[in-house]
Amino acid sequence: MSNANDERPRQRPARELNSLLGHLLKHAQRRLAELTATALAPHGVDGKEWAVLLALAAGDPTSQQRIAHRLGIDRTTMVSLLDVLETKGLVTRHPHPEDRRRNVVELTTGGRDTLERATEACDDAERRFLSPLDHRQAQQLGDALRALIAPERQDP
Amino acid sequence: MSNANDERPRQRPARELNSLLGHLLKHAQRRLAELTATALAPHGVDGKEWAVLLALAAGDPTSQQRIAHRLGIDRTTMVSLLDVLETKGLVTRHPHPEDRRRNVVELTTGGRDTLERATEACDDAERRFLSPLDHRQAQQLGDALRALIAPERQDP
DNA sequence: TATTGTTATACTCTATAACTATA
DNA sequence: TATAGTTATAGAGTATAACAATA
Repeated sequence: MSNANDERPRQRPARELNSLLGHLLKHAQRRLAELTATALAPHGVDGKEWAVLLALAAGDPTSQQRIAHRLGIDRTTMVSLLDVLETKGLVTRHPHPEDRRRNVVELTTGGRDTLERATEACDDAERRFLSPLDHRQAQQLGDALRALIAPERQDP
Repeated sequence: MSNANDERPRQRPARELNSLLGHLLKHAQRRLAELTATALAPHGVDGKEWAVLLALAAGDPTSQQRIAHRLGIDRTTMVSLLDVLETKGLVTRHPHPEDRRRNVVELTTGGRDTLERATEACDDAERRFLSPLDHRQAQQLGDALRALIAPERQDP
């Protein structure tokens, strides 16, 4: 066997930056974000605004703060996001009848329209992004990512 | 077949934000970045600095600009990055003997030491990050991400 | 006193433009 | 003139702190 351990790979220069998982995740995320941004642009919203519309459509209208928390963004950021969406006529804000500190945020008809079209555009971008993979691989990718981020849900 | 298209899913509120690929990628990337940052902290470097050290160890020492380009960052950002690394005594800058505009950037002994320890810490963080997956799933994840990123390499 | 929305402020990160020294 | 490094500056994005209204 002639001691193969004597010369260990002490130089180890061949560690390719391109193969590091962090690098792969970052660039994959960035690429999808670019495709999505391009797809959304014609509909007059960006990715974050679209996410807010989506969150509004998904849940019952509660307070700005809950929406912000659901999206993992600061409440002060939510204020300016909603300012923009309100200016664009996509959402409305009304004081909550039972607790006038809170704002009930709702989609307007235009907001619902924009959401539907923007969502289709995003779906399309996602499909193009995933086109190098077959259906089964894409499924496995989603499963793997879900498993990987599951642990962090326990902390907060 | 009884026209299943008549009542299309027009409400469609159940679209879960948490299942969107962009969301999954973003949070997976963020989680690994956090784990890596924590793992690197005791060694006195952050993720970007470590990436620079890695790039320096991997390639022959050319110019700052080539390293910057390889890492996909701006050359002005590279200047301040190297300033910090030089202050920490991890790299040295010398004018290139044949072209004195260029800087030859090299790892010091301490830089090589730090790189080795930091890389082990990163490997460990990556292992912990991937622990919800078995070996085959982790392999497939890497393969899928590489396939997804491949298209963008053709543009530049 | 605690909470919601808001505003003003500061901070981080990064890119742009301009300058120097070399070629 | 073109390029490598540097510097100063500006911009986007986001978080922190303070304030008013309400509970």
